[in-house]
Amino acid sequence: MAKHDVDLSLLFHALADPTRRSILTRLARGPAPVSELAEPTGLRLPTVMRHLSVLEDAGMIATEKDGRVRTCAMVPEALTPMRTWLDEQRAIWESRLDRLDAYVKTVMENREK
Amino acid sequence: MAKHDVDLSLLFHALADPTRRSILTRLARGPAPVSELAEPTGLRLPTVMRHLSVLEDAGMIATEKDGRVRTCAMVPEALTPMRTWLDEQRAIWESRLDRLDAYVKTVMENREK
DNA sequence: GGATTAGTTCGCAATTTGGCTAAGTATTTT
DNA sequence: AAAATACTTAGCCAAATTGCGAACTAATCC
Repeated sequence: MAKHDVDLSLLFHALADPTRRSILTRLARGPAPVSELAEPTGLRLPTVMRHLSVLEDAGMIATEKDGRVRTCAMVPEALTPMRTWLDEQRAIWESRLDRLDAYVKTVMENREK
Repeated sequence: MAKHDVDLSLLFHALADPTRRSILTRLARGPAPVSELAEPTGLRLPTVMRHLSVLEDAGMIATEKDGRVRTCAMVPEALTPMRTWLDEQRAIWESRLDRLDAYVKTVMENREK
């Protein structure tokens, strides 16, 4: 598969997990340290760390360590490749309907003769 | 996690695989039998069958068997929950920027006094 | 300087994924 | 009726995923 598909796989995979989606939703409201992200999940820190690195590898969040606190922030542009892909599928689907429409119209016109 | 998140997980998971994405793209152009979907992937039939059942479980395709041929078709509405989720994230993000904007504006106005 | 806090790394265990071959079943075709 | 077609099922395998506890590092607090 093409190289640009690789990040689509990473992106979609990252969102395939409810914990990661809820972390992202939290981060959409603003940056937060790791512990604060971990708290509502009910999961242990190492587990949350792993989820965060999945999100970071996908380019959906950026993190920075200041002292002993790592602050995580959402990268909002990261969502656009998925949105674009979804739009493309819909476009293909719609152009298919258009062609069907055109075909039906042709048939109807011929019938009128 | 909430029940309605379950299908989001299934949907995003289904799209996390390049083979499944290319199958969906093919189906966006119109229905096709299993073998025709398998051919461009270079994968064996049982493997493709599995991909198809992942897509079907996620509600992204519908299949019907006629004689010995199973025809697969895309379910275009299936993409909307993902699109909606992505839109919601953006909305949260944007309302955050709005609040920051408003804050900055307030500060600036006070400075002018 | 000792204790606490906030991550981080390591490695284990259960499950799921994504591929395969081999061996079915059910329909056409010849 | 036999052969070919189009799946379908079963089971195997290696790698990845998602959780954990234990042990470690690096700040910051008392």
